[in-house]
Formats: sequence, structure tokens, C-alpha cells
Amino acid sequence: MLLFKLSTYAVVGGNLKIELVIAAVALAFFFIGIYLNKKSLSSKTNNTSEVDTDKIAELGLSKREYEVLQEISRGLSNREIADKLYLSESTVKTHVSNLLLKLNAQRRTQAVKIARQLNIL
Amino acid sequence: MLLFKLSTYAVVGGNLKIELVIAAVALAFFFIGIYLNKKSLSSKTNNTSEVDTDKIAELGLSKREYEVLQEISRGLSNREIADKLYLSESTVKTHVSNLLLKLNAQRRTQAVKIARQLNIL
DNA sequence: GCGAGACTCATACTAAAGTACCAAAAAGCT
DNA sequence: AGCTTTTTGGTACTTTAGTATGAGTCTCGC
Repeated sequence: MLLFKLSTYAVVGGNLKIELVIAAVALAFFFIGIYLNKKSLSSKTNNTSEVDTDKIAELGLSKREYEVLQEISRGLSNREIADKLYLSESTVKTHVSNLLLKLNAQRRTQAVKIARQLNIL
Repeated sequence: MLLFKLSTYAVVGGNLKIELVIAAVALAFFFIGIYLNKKSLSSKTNNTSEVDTDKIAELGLSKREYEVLQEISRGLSNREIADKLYLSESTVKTHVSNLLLKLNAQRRTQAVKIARQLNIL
């Protein structure tokens, strides 16, 4: 607005070429448009790319359970998760079972889907 | 550019108020900025949100196999997929096996991960 | 009309995944 | 220290998942 007023005064005063003023205003608003648009878009897309830590706590997921969940989403088997986290397969199974209960899932694939929907992965 | 020229002629001709013309040009370029920006952004972000049909063909995934893959990613069991697609569980198992081969996966969870990375889901 | 894939389904297994229940360390809190 | 939750692990089963193999049907292009 300030820029706009200045430009009109300049024209009325007659000490600037009209074409130049219009071009300047056009250019300015062109970039303002780009800037505002970029801002509004980034606020929308960031929502779908961050992990919701509060939700994890809300579900009562423990640290280990969450780690196991992450490995499941990476496609690992219980055996592989056990090796990666230095656990027995039994322990992994225990974690998985508790995990499924807390996420209201019947299967590990479903757990992954639900976790994704809750922005937990 | 055409719009720009017209506006300058209008001012020179003296049959329009300068403020109005400048405002119009500003508004026009404002939206042009938004438009162009949106276009350039969408070409970048669409890469991570659209399904790559070519990749599906490249992998040799058949229609049915792909449908089964989708249901797996929704967390369904073979039994549930069979019911949903009006198939026997045997058939679903066959599709899953072929699916895993084509995706180089050992498990359905891994298939989902790989499919996601390939922008197939 | 015929051959190639795709689709369907069955049987028979093997291998994972998941459940139930229990129990002992380990870690955190007050 | 005492209590609680987490973490760990075991045994014993049941249920899904996945593999192998064979075979009949369907569809589409040529």
C-alpha cells in the first residue's frame, strides 16, 4: 500500500515516466504474490511430514515399542528386528503384541497404516 | 505484456484515472505471480504424491496383483482381501507370492515399503 | 481359432506372526 | 529403599503368511 501510494504521487507530480512506475508496481506485486503463495503452501505441506510426539505419549507407546514399530514399517521380520535391536525374538513378539493392542490393530501391516494416519511415522 | 501496454496507452490517452490503472496492473501481476508460483511448485511436489503408472508396468505388475498390493498397504489380511475382491484365499496367496517376487520383497510389510519408495502407492 | 499371459483355485507344506501367561531383571520416581 | 513401569525372555499354542506345484478358465492380440 505504501509503495502504491508513493507511485501514484510520483506520477501526479509528473517527475517520473508513467510506464516505469507501472512496471515497478507490477514487478513488486508479482513478487509479493509469489512470496505470499509460498508461505501459505509451506504451512500446509509441513503438516504431513512431521512426527506427532504427543500422540505417541497419548497412546502409551513405550520407547522400545515405538522402535519396534519403526522397524516393522521398514519391512523387517521379528527375527531381523531382534538382531538389529539386540533382543530375543520373544521380546520382539511381546513388544509387537502390546503395540497392536495400543494401536487397535490386528496385524503389523494394519499397525503401520494406523501409525501413518496418526502421523506417528 | 499486452495488459501492460494497454494500461499505459489508457493513461496516456487520459481517459482513465492513474490510480485505478496502477491498482489494476498491480492486482493482475499479483495473481500472475501466485499462478506461476503454484505451477512451478506443483511440478516439484507432485513427484512425492502421485502414483507412477509407468513403474507399475515396468515391474510387470498385473492389475490384480496391484489391487492386492493396495489392500495389503491398507492393512488387510489375505482372508479380508479375498472377501473384498471376491476371491478365494488361495488366489490371494498366489497374487501375493508373485507380487513379492516382482518387488524383490520377502514379506508383505517390506513390499509396502518398497512400493512406497517407488511411488507406486 | 489359437497361443500367451493373466486369473482363478486347490492341496500340502514350511515358516513366520501373533496370543496367553508367567516371571525376573532394569530403570525411574518419590 | 520401595514401588511402578518398562524391558526382557521363556514356553506353549493358534493363526496367518508364504512357497511349491499343478491345473482349469478367460481374454486379447494376431
